[in-house]
Amino acid sequence: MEEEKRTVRAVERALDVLSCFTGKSEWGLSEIAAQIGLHKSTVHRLLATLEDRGFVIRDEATEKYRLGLRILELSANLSREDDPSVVLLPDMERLRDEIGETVSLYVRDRNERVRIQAVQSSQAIRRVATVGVRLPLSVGASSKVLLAFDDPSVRNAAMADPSWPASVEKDKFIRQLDEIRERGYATSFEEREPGAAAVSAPIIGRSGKLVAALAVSGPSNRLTPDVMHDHAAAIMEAARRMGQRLG
Amino acid sequence: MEEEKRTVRAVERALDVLSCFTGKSEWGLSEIAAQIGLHKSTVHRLLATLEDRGFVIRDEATEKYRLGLRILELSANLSREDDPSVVLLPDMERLRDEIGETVSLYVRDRNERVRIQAVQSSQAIRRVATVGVRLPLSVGASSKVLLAFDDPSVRNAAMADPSWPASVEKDKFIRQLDEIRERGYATSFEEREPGAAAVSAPIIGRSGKLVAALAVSGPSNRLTPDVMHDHAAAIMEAARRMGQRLG
DNA sequence: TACACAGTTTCATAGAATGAAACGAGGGAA
DNA sequence: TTCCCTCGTTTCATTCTATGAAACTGTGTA
Repeated sequence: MEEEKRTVRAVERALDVLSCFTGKSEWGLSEIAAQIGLHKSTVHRLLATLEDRGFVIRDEATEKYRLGLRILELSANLSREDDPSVVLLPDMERLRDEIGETVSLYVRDRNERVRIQAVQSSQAIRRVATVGVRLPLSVGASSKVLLAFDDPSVRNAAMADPSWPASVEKDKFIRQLDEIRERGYATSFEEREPGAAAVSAPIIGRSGKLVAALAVSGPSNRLTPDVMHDHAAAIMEAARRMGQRLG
Repeated sequence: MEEEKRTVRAVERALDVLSCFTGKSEWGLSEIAAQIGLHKSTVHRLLATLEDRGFVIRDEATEKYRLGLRILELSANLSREDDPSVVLLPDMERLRDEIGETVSLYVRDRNERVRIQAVQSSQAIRRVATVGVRLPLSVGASSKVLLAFDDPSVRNAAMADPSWPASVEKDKFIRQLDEIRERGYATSFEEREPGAAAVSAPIIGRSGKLVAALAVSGPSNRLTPDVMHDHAAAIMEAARRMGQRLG
């Protein structure tokens, strides 16, 4: 209980204001105040500061706030030359062309996963994958890969998180992860999203540590369980090669 | 002098810390403190807050700080469906294929310009253009377009900015902008960067207001003044069509 | 062993961030 | 028109919070 905070409250609040802009791109001042539970005048000052530094701007037409271009500038400096999302892009495109479905790359960020790269299927009916989205670690093929092939402490922390859904029974889930680690890949069928399915395999770097999860996803009527198992070998092999490519 | 500040100091400082990560992606704590002119312990607290919210992370190997994936998440929500950088991408690719050089899209952000979209030339020797970079409004073809075709108050503000270089004489520059407005396009030859040249034309929306500058750039031995003038008509026409496409 | 340097923690104090309240400015509705 | 209702802005007294000096830890190096 005595969790000594070494953080700055005003900054925390400002970052919470910024984080509002994930999911909804246009916010009014009072709307944000209600969302975070702060007083209007506080939010007003925070937004003024964020605007001054170019992190948010006001849409001239609607008078509402949206993200500023400083975010774009920062995101340009997010990845280095040796970043998986850059290095592995050609391999992902090759796999997409081979299988014909959308290919994504996920990494774990605390108790969530983030899609750091995606190449879209060119098929008419396809899964559209946005780079940058955050998804829970409790469901989905690549979630299970990210938990199965990392240190056990990682999955323990994830399952201890308050966001962990009670519907996912922990002991059963752990057994599932054990199977996946043996088999070398994970699948999901209409698990997180109705009508969608995915196969995922671990990308393990030269040091032997898990780096990311490679996932192939598509509509569940094309990616039936049988089809997914047919693709599994190719996906695992691609993931293995990608791991070797990393420093 | 009595400029009443309506901003929050702690937040300003935190955002300045974040802004350090444009240009250099790895920083140590003391390094940042020296850069911004703050005490170590202050920066320590700010970084702890930024890290807590996922805006920065510590590189496990180097123990230094780098940007966190929350920035990626925010940048995913930066653009809407009607965003020029999304809507105009196909047109930009078409122009790139027609001319064979890198095509960029710039917008003005206060007294700077930002490259919000780019499609690369496939030629071996080419200009590589990073999306998100900030450049001065005082030099370069698209700078001149952004100032020539916007409200005169914009160019006045830009020239009054302390960052405006003394080497660019103001009255001469204004005359140059007048010529560009008549001609309909601007060029630059080894102006900002040695060995590089560019042609730029304004993208004007249906409302008649300047939205962005379209630029074609490449090595100055390929994009000679003559070649650039030959391309000008096609670029202006492409920009005109792109303007019509916007809401 | 001593030194230098990066990061962490503590703590008294100043002053900065806060939020209640009042204010101004549209925008509908009647 | 007039009357709300809501949104954003500004003010200001109060207190709690951010601050920075200093001490401390740890790691690498001369």
